[in-house]
Amino acid sequence: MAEARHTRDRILACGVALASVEGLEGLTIGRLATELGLSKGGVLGHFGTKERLQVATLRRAAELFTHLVWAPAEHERPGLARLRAVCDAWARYLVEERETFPGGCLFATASIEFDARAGAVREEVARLLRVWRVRLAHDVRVAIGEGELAAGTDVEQVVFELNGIFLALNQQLQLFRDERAVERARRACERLLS
Amino acid sequence: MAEARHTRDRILACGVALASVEGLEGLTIGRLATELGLSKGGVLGHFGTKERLQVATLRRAAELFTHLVWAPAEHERPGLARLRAVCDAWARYLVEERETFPGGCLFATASIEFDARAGAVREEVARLLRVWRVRLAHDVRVAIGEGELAAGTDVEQVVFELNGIFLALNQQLQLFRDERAVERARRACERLLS
DNA sequence: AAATATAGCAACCGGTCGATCGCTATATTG
DNA sequence: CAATATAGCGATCGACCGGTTGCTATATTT
Repeated sequence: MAEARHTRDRILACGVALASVEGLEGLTIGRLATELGLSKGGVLGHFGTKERLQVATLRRAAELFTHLVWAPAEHERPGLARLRAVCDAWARYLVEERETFPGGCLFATASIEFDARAGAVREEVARLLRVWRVRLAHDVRVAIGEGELAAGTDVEQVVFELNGIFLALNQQLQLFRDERAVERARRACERLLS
Repeated sequence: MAEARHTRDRILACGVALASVEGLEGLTIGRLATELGLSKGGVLGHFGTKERLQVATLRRAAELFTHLVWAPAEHERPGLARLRAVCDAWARYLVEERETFPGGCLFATASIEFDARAGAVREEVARLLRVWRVRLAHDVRVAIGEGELAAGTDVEQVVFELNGIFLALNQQLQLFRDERAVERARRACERLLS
């Protein structure tokens, strides 16, 4: 018997890449099976239903995102230094992880795809984005406390604008293949975290 | 014989709303037919192929966007005044046109959905967004010329950041049903166009 | 009134979807 | 060694997909 855990990992790695391009609905079991040299039953057996496969794919993507964006900044001094490190890593993740996420940020894709539907996938997307926002908000708050950001700064406003910058960067990279946008995102962050 | 033009209009109105929720791929001919009390043949006959239906849907959405966002600002004085009017109308379009676009901005949806695919739909999305960017850039340029924006202002940078603000607003409205984001978007624009 | 053009219908095509089922082959446990 | 558990296969299901084809009924033109 092959190691089930290993197969599951292969499915999810392929699933993340596929969903990044085709969306989480376009992520079909048959295509996943073909791509991995498995049968459809062999793929679905690990998850039970497509919805559970979609949620598992999202969680795997979140692990990757955390590892690529949060982890490198985690050991920075909390506050502005860490925020800057996160923004750097965030941009690097969007521009360099073309192999893992060939269709761009999976959370941007999934958010748009499920924002008007009910169900477990939508809830998971919202949950993951909320977790990310809380982390950002925390460091913004620390930065204010340390006097690195102006005392009157609206925490949620900064998080909102940061999110916009990277949504725009993702679009500019994916739809227009415009690498200059990386510099624009960097400057926008600088202006925001001045 | 019913008026063909009128039927086509009904199909596109329904198509814009459906695609806003389900995406342009999730916009299926069968569902469109059911929703309108037509047969599948009766729907497809007006467009020939699904791809042409998708492009037609995008163009109709662009007409609506132009009418809702650009037209109200068109007669403002070019430059900063018009930019502010556009931003106001843009936010209003995202927050108020829930009937026309129940799943949020169709261009945000379509951009994400087709940014990693080849074909006519992708090209049309990119073209429409480019037209919109040119219009914005024009008024930014005028505003700089009039001294309403700082002389050293990077035109493309402003357009990039504006786009990010409204992508973020769309996400906040659709995924989190957070109406407070309208005020955040307004403040972000203000900060950008100070 | 006769001939022509067309909007729309109903039925159907091959293909793919998610999902289910019985089965085999292997690994683990007793 | 025998019994059990399970990873994965392959066939199959009903539903739906985009698209095609004859046809009807109506409106227009001659």
